[in-house]
Amino acid sequence: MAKHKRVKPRKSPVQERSRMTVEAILEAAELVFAEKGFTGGTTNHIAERAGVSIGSLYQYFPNKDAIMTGLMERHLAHEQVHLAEQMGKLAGETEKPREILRRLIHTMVSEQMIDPELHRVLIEAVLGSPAVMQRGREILDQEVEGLAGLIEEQMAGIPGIRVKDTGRAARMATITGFLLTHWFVLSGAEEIDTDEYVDEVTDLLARYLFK
Amino acid sequence: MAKHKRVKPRKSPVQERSRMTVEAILEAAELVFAEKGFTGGTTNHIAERAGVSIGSLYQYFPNKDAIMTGLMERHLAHEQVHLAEQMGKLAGETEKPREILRRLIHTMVSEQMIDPELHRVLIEAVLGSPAVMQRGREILDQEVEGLAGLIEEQMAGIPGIRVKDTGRAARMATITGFLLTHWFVLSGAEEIDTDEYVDEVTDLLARYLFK
Amino acid sequence: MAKHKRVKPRKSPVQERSRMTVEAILEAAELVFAEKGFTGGTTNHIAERAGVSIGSLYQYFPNKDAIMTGLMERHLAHEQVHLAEQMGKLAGETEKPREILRRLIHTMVSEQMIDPELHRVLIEAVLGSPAVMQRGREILDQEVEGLAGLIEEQMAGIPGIRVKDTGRAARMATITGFLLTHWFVLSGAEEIDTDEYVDEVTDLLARYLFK
Amino acid sequence: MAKHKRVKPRKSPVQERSRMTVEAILEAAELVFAEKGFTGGTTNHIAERAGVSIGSLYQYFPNKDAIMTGLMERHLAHEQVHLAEQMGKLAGETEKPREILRRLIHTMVSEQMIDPELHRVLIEAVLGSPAVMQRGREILDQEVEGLAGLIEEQMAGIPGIRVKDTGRAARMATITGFLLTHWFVLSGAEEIDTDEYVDEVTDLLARYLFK
DNA sequence: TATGAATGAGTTTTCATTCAT
DNA sequence: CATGAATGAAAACTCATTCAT
Repeated sequence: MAKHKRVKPRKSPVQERSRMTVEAILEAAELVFAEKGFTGGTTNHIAERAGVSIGSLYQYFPNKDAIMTGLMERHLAHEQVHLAEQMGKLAGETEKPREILRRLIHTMVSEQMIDPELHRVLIEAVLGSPAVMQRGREILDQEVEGLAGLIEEQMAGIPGIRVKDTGRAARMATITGFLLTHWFVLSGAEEIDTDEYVDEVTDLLARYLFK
Repeated sequence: MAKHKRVKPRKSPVQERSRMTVEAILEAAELVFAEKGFTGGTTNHIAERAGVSIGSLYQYFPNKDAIMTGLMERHLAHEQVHLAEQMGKLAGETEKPREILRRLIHTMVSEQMIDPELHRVLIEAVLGSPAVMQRGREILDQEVEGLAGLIEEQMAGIPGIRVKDTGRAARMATITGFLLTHWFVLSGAEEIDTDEYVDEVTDLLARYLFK
Repeated sequence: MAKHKRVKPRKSPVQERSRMTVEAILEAAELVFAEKGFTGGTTNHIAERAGVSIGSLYQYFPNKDAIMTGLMERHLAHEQVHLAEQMGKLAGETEKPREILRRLIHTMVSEQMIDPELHRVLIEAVLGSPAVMQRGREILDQEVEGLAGLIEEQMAGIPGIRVKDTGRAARMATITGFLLTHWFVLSGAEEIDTDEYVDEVTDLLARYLFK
Repeated sequence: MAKHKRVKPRKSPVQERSRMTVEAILEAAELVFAEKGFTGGTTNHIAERAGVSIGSLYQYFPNKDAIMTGLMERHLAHEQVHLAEQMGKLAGETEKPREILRRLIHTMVSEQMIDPELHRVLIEAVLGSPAVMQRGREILDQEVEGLAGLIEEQMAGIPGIRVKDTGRAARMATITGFLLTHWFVLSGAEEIDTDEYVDEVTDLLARYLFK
């Protein structure tokens, strides 16, 4: 009782443990969904894989959809950190817009290729459940907005650019890049060469965006 | 040789009566899937909607996946008829390639908008079942090949065209158009104006393909 | 119209065809049941294998059980022919009873080994369906009676035989031989040598029957 | 490595509550199978009879076959206790081997007559399902080994015994006793007198085993 | 808060059998 | 008689979710 009151409230052990449980569940969900698909992956399986009782799982997630959206949320957080980094790097950049665009696309592809299954499953879930679709749209919109911002900035530097509505074009390009990347990755990347693919997409988008 | 489900029809109808049954099942499946999604739609529900016993359904389709692929097959058949018509019309055409491209995109969008739900469900099924994905890829490849052929023909007429590999570019463009159209339609078309959208995509693809 | 009436009524083509159909069905049933078991074998499968429509199958057999009993009936008929032959041979025989017993057992085993699966399935069916069991018992009783008769005859020739009720002992021995043979054959005969087995059973029964 | 069904219990009960559930399911299965046969008895029916939800049943048994093997396992456990008792009693016994043999046979028959239907169904299941047959064989082998041991011991005490391979003979005798007992019990015991039957089997086996 | 036993509506799927043609 | 399309009761089995402990 003689001790000072704590000023910075440390996370109570209880809260800390909770966080770890949630993390474990999401980690397990990622594995299970990637392996069995969204429909095929069961909550019991996820709980087991997470080393957590099924009861605990439902303590943290009200239902299966919520696990999926949790996964998407987490994904978004990662992406946003990533985006911030990119923006930082791009700030002091003197490369040509086309080169920067290429780099962005390359990053997109690389990231997707880390876990193609996750993305497959993500889309499956979004299309299969209205609730997931709802949240998925919001999250995706944020991602697109961020990337489109980056692109628009690049467009700003181009003199005599021919596109009128740069905002719209940037979003259009982002979505196109996003869709083609998913397509490429889900097609089973083995067949085609990644660099070649990135070149082609860069070509497509650069011609559209810059002169 | 993965452990895919069989998706080939179990028995081909020989009598007239049974051809009608198969047709009724597919018709009902389209409705049910559109309404409840692929995962959400049940074979019993489909049978009921088709006014057919569940036993009859399984007489012709070994499982749900097979019904879905049946639907895709049928879709492909329609598309191919459509494509043939388009080719016929284009034969005696004097319009500029860009205009023709625009028309193709417009047609794509119009067709998709007839039944957007079907396409949502189609992708859901493809991503959710390896067996459906397998067959789906084959079918899609055929569609893409057909359309790409049309586009390549248009490219042929352009003097001093700058693209080296016209075949590849045509396929790339087709896929891009395809993906964007799906995206547009599934985004809930209400918000954006169709013509505006078609213009934008035309712009994107024309710059990529011609000059 | 000028021809003589036929005296010996030839089997009409219709009846002849029927007989062939029945035969084909039984043949197919034997294969299907042996492969899939009684429960596992389906009437549709049998019909298909017999090259006959399912409707025709039900023209000749009122239900699945009837097919099985048909099979048993046919089996009995074969056995009875066989038995008659054996009796004929034994008539002018001077071998010792023990040798004759041995030969009988050997024959039993050989016959069972022709199609062990059939017998497995036969017992499965008998135990699984009261109707089949009913008919099965009757048929088996006839077989046992026949064999037991043969054995009793052998006993008759033994002077100073120690068994009082030769009829009962003969039946007991027949059943024992019958059960052990089934056991042996179903155990997967590969492991044990047939001759050795026959010797052992002969030993067992001979000591019981003859002094 | 054939494509047998799994028959091992899915999950072993850890709490007391669940042990009771498993027990209830097995108890119910015994009744249901005895009444309707193995093929005829359904898992839903068993669950209902056990006062347990169908879900609970499948929590502990992956399929019907596993329930059957569970029953066999339990049966074996009982038998082994029984056998141990018998061995204890026999230890300080001065009766003649033949009398002891008679007692063993009598016990066998008595036990089988407690629930003849169970045994009918057991054989039906074994013959109908490869997976059950597999496990059934193992279990039966253990039972036979135990009983044969008892018999061999008795043979050891006989001076000038004429059988060379006592182990084999003991096993042969056990199987014979086992088969005949099943036959007797399943034949519908009403017709024949039990004691008379036991005498006859004793006769048969004693002559084979001892002198 | 954790556990894991229990739930049961709901799926897919089968198959003996009927019956219109 | 033959055909084969159609039936539908019923079986096995799953899995998201609840709740007593």
